Amino acid sequence: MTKPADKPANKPGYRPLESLPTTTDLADFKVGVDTVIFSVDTEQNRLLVLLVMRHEKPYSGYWSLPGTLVRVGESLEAAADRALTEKIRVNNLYLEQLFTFGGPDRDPREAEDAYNIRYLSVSYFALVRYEDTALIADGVRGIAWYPLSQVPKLAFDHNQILTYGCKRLRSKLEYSPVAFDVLPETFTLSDVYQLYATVLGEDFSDYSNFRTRLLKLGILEDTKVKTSRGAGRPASLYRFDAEAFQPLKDKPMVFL
Amino acid sequence: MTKPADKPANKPGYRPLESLPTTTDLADFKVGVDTVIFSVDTEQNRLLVLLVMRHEKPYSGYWSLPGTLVRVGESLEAAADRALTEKIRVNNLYLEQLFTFGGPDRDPREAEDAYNIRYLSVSYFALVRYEDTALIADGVRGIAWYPLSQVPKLAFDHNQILTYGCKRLRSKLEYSPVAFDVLPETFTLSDVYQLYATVLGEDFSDYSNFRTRLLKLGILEDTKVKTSRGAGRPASLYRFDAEAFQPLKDKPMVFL
DNA sequence: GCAACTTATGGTTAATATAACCATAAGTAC
DNA sequence: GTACTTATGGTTATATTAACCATAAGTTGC
Repeated sequence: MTKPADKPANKPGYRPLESLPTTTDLADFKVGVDTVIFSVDTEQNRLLVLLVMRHEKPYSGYWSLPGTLVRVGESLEAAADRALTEKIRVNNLYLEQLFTFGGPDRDPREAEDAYNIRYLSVSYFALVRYEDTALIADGVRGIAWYPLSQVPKLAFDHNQILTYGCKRLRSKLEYSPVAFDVLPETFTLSDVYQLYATVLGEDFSDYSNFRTRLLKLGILEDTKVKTSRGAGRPASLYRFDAEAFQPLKDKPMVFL
Repeated sequence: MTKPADKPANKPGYRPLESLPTTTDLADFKVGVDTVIFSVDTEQNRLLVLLVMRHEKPYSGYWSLPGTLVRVGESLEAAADRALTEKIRVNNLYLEQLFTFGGPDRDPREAEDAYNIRYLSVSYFALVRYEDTALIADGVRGIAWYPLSQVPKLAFDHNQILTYGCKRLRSKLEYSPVAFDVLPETFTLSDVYQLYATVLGEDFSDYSNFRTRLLKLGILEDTKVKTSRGAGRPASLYRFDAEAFQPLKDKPMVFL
């Protein structure tokens, strides 16, 4: 796997074991950040993931999670943010660390590299408002919102990372009010229910019971504005009341 | 901070910006794993963390979380396991990833290093049975179980990592049966209650109600053996029934 | 305009779970 | 034996949950 010919030989990293000084059998890493960005299209009622098309090796021609390699002096969060803002313009953003994948052989570049540099990926989990978000088309690379059900085979181990992201989305939805980070500024109670139903499965709760539980929490403000989307009785538009939520911050809340 | 004199100069990493090729402004990393290992002493009813004394720079003379740097060809989990089994001999082990700390300036070695190598730490969360565990005394380094309340100022950002570990311990205890990974093979219902009370706070639940809830789950097997520790009526010893728990695995369980 | 349909809203009710107790059993300490 | 200590097994009022149902207020088709 190693081809030490055309590159300087006095680098740290892998060498034949007999010549290994004790300190240099430590692995050398490049660190990448990859972000699972979720959003929801309330019009069409679809859960979306942001993917970017790769045009460079390895995995050229594959879709992948937006990511980048960490630069000198840059924090992990800053790198995640940079990779994100290169691709979308976003107002509201929820971002938290997901998982770190760092095993050997997770990146084909490791095998091709003469010095056995390893690639570790710190993955992040992000939620954005579909309506507040604009994709940055740079003409070169494809960027697209994919419905979660239609995501293809991705580059690297990104399908695995996405699976972790989905798990996290579910538990976050059950135990915290992140729903209001993905939903538009004002929304109907049905919108909230539809989001929960699509993520948690159809049979998670009766709509009527969900409504009463949600309203009893006292964290939604009724704007009194009525909306009428297609058929049916017009619904009230609600707004998330962050101040009313403050005292509930540490208490366990379950929407199931 | 950089002292490039006595080391080879053709390494990747930081160089003056003007001479930076675009690809080499990527940061170079060493990756460490640090593990927060919890245990509980049911005799004295104390929650314990395993700490090791450092005898090398940096932070020589400070207590720290057991950890090591990842070697060539080694997975993160394998490194965590190696660091652990060097210090304790353990039968039962619960291990999961905690958080990744990777910002610049988190390790003093970064500033002293001529090539600006950064140190990233993937932290792990572990639970072991105090009774099944033997500390490996190698004569050189100190290893000790510290009661959580008496943990001193640790090396690096390990106090911060420990804080993350405590949070994780609390949520794990509330939502999963990890308690039975720290408790001895057989235990009384009081033992379980004491563990929950010390981790979650005194006022988390009435003992009697806790008992009934716990028994109703049907995941504990009564060994019928009675124990008598000091005064009071002898208590039944119970055993965790892993098979009975299987069907409940994905269901939310709350002990609050 | 009117019947049929669709979605929103605001209930009811039985079953279940929770919180705050209390009574008694079965050992040890003196 | 009496006092104390811990374990065990209740009871009861209250709150929560799940499964419905009735009506309101719009749109659609004719």
